[in-house]
Amino acid sequence: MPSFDPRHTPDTRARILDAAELLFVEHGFEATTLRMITSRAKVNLASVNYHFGSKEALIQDVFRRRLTWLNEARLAALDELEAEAKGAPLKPRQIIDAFFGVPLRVAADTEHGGHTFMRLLGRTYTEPATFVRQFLADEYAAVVPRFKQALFRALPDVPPEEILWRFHFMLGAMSYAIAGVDALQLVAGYEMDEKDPGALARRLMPFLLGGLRAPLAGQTEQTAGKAEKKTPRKAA
Amino acid sequence: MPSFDPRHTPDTRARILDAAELLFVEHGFEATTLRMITSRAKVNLASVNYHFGSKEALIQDVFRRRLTWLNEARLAALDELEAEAKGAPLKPRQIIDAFFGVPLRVAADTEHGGHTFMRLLGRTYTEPATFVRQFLADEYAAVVPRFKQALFRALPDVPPEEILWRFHFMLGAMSYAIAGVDALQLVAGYEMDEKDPGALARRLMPFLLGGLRAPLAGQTEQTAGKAEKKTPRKAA
DNA sequence: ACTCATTTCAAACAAACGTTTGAATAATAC
DNA sequence: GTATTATTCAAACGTTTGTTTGAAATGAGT
Repeated sequence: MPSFDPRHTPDTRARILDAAELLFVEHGFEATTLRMITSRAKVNLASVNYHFGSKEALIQDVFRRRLTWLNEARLAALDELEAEAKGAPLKPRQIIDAFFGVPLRVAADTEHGGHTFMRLLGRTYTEPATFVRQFLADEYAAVVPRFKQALFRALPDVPPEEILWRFHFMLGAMSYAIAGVDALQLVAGYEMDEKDPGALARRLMPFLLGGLRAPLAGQTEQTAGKAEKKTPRKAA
Repeated sequence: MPSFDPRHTPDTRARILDAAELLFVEHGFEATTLRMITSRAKVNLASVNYHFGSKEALIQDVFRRRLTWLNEARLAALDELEAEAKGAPLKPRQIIDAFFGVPLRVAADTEHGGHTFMRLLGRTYTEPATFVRQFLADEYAAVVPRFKQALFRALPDVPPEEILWRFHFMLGAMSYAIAGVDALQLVAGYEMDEKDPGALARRLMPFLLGGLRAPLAGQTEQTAGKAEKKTPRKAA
């Protein structure tokens, strides 16, 4: 029986986690084999099953190691804001900063592997594997409702349903922002060298706030439905 | 030798493509086996290699079948807008509607499998498999530069680099919007039944435009050089 | 020193993967 | 009709996958 107290295991466990995290980003879960992981971590093949039990459990531990801390930091940031506000509703900008600012700062931390992990996390919202989705749902169950409530209070005139959708859109933008340069290259056509890690947050945050506070569809003008006359498909 | 003229093959080829598309959405590329595909399509296992040559080629054909038409529709919409404008710069919302409106309408088409494919496509921007990325890059090489240029002309005061990033963010938001309900459930905590397929576009479009036209970071911070200030913004 | 639990290691495991084969069948042309 | 080509099919191919095994090495306690 392996000891689950990290003090008892030297660095084999951490070496595996680090190597797995890196390879998952590069190749995805399924395409990353245990042999790739163990050879990169310079440990024996069997040690993965010895320390984690299975590949599936390893994947969950890779996430748990970072995600738990991340969500705690998010909640702490929100707690502090709400304490300062003394019962008054927060500003949207504060809420967004608490939720998205934390992972963005983690992503900017290229030293401790935070950047690597965030690219992995961004991809995972759309990961179809059920055990990953279930795990993510459990992990977010504690943090998302708090932010939902804060946003509802901050934007009392916007229908709650609409807020949830826009929160969803913001998650997508952040996901791409962090998954980042590789996918952007697909669009930009050339590699953007971003040396300043904080620049990403300064780019993304205004975008998120602009989207969140945009006028609703019925409010100003029609948004879709005019542009197609010659599209072969039926008009919506 | 297989015939590449679709008239010569009955429906085996199409059956495989349909089944593959559906299973790729559900389980991803790697987790979807040829045996799953062929058993769902009710064809023999060997027919995939017979008709497509390899699993990799099948994946590319699944994309090509839809993506070629999609990008042609995007370019056609842009062509029409530019013809109407007679040389004048387009409005941002026209450009956004041409690029994002087409896939949104395809996604709303649940009858012909468009919805299924769009969920697949959204995930694929962040797909790490190199042959998928290369294929996507080739497929977008014809359409993205046109839209880039149009946006540069429409927003002359915004640094081009910033436009590209925001375009990237918009892609992320759209990706999540379409991948949609499953991932949203993760956030909302409950299933949102969306009967009206056009509602998604009415939700997403204002968000995208709000993000695109948001004031730059120089407004509150001073670190990044403030390069623009003259365009009247509808901040809220 | 010995003991005992923990961890490493090389080797093998069954299962599943994409792919190939060669014969059987269907379709088309002459 | 026969000849020819295109497609289907069951079976097997060689690899690779995650996992298991049992013995060797390591470390701590007494």
